[in-house]
Amino acid sequence: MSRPARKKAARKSAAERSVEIADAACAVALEHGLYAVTLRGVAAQVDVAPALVAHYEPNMDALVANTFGTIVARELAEVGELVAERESPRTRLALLLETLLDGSRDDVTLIWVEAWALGRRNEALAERVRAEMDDWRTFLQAIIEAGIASGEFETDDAASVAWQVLGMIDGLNAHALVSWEDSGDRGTRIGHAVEGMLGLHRGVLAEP
Amino acid sequence: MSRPARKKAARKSAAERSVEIADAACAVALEHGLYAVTLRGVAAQVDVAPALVAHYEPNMDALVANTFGTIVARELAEVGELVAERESPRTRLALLLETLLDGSRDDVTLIWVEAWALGRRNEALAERVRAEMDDWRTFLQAIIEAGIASGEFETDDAASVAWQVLGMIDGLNAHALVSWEDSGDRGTRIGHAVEGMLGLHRGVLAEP
DNA sequence: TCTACTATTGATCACACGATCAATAAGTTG
DNA sequence: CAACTTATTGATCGTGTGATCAATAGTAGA
Repeated sequence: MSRPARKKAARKSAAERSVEIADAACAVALEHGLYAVTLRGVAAQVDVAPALVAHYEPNMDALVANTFGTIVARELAEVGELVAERESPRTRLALLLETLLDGSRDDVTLIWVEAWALGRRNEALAERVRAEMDDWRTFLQAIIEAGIASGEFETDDAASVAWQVLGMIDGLNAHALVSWEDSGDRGTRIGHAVEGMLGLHRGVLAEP
Repeated sequence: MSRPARKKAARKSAAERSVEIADAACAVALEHGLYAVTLRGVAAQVDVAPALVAHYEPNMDALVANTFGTIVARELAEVGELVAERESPRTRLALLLETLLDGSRDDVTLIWVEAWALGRRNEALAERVRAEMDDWRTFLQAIIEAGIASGEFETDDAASVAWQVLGMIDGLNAHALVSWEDSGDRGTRIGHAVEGMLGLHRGVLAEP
């Protein structure tokens, strides 16, 4: 599978190699987690000398932080695009919960969990984590406020509700990361929880 | 603060030293996280040679797993004792949410988050994590089932609700671990979420 | 074609990790 | 007091980490 003996790396432009390394870091992170994003790990992914990775990155903390940010921002963009197709805030929220809790993004969940832990040693990462969490909160808050404006939702603090819904999602996904056995039915009852926070009648969120 | 030069360690019985090392591992974990539970880290805490820690533990994976288990089981015992004072399942549940979300146990939250991440490399830890999560679920499930029996709660799957409530709690706490700014109001609206899952009227959970 | 530039590398350093082992010294027992 | 047991240690090994630097080789421009 792997090539234990690497002969030579094709010479590429700095810009090209730079994005190649960033992409490789993302690939390594999604495959083996943020902890595997090391000088040697990324270098092996690109099939290049470890020193080259160090040459293109100021330090590994920065690469890890940027890798986290890239992966998470991409996820937000994807989910945002997906959800935008729905008409009402209610159906958008329902689709958001469904797609984030169906287990199809467990690799990104691992990234989140590791980032929370790693953020205590990597200040650049911690800052990035806070920024991305805020982007997610803003995104969800907009949906909720639209629902308030249309009279579908009822709450006096959309920001706080958005914050808590995201916490619930991440917590459920993190749990599923470890004990995969009960992971099948996550997302079924969270609808009721969100309905409770938004003053909706029971089961409304699941209706088409 | 620290003693850079250690002269000699008082000779103690094997049993005594063994618990001393286990306690030190817990102290290190609560102070600096599970990642700081290393041969040298624990040895420094006990003020003893690193080799002695290795002498008393089969390997570090086991010590980390046991340290996690000890801390989390102790937390469950404490919370269980606290909550048992309340009369009804509803007030027990309300107190449970309050005490787990008031930020007084952030050190344990860090342990949980790190355990989820570390569990992918440490199989003994992963097993312990699943066991402790199951203990928590069983504990909360008993409260919910008592509420169903008394007619206060309404749900057709207490185990699943217990699972999801714990997920919500852990997720909110994990978020607070990173962006402490908004951590003040966590726990205020989660009541509404739980009310939604248990068929309660809005605000009932917060009533005395 | 010759030269200047620069992408790439091998070698190496300092550090922290887990782990092992022979040697030592503090108790304990006879 | 001697012999034995064992808690404790220093030294050491192998591995993995981030980081630096002089040397090399491929490329583009004069």
